[in-house]
Amino acid sequence: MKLATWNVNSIKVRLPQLLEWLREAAPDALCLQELKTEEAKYPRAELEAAGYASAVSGQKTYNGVAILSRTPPGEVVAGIPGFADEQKRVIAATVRDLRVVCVYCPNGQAVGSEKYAYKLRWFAALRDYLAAELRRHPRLAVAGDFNVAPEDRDVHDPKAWEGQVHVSEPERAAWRALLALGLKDSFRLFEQPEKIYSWWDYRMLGFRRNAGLRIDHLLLSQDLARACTSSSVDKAPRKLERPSDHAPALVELDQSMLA
DNA sequence: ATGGCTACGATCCGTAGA
Repeated sequence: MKLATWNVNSIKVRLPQLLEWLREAAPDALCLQELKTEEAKYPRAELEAAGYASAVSGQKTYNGVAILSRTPPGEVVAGIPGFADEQKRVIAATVRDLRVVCVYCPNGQAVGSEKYAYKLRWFAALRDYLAAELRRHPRLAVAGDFNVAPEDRDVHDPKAWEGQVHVSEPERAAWRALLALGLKDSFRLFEQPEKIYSWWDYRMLGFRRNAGLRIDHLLLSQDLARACTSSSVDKAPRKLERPSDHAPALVELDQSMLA
């Protein structure tokens, strides 16, 4: 089983690339972030024609998340229960026998800003939510754009980024609090090449210079981590004309090890 | 050089992203 996540930065603009990537990569389920559209304008029919059902939580202009699945997603829950938030950043669904939580974590803008405080509050609420989800669902995957580069090796230029938003110690502590629940960063289950990132700035030839951050992640519960056979980033869509600034990340789970 | 791109929704610039 193949599970993936991709911040598409506008599903309207990226739909042709998304359809092409679904054809090529053929994931069983895909978490999307930054749809930047309301549900009424979500391209549900086109994705159904491509073989994918959708659970969607959208809004105009900003945010918006979806879970695509070859099988109809069940028990759909939008948002973090008990955490009032206008911003559509979270959707959860049951895909086959997996619980999948799709997240678009806040950017945080700048350390010390109001948005940064919101980011940390939001992560605390996410941690509590995932703790409860883990108790209900031993087979839990949390996939999305976390807007945190967990370690310096996830940063192209740690010196330049030191203390900045996405790498600051409180943000990394919020990330580690998720791991402390028993979730594993699937990417680090395996030996990986150096300088693998999932986001590159549109400016300054960021992609060409590989000046990136690894901020898109797939977290797996112990049960799923045991069945995980690979975790990677697919840079190919970032090379296309008019790309998203994020690349898809994906894991493969061995069905027989899940049984 | 603290900018530089891209998307959006409103125009013909401001907000936001990371």
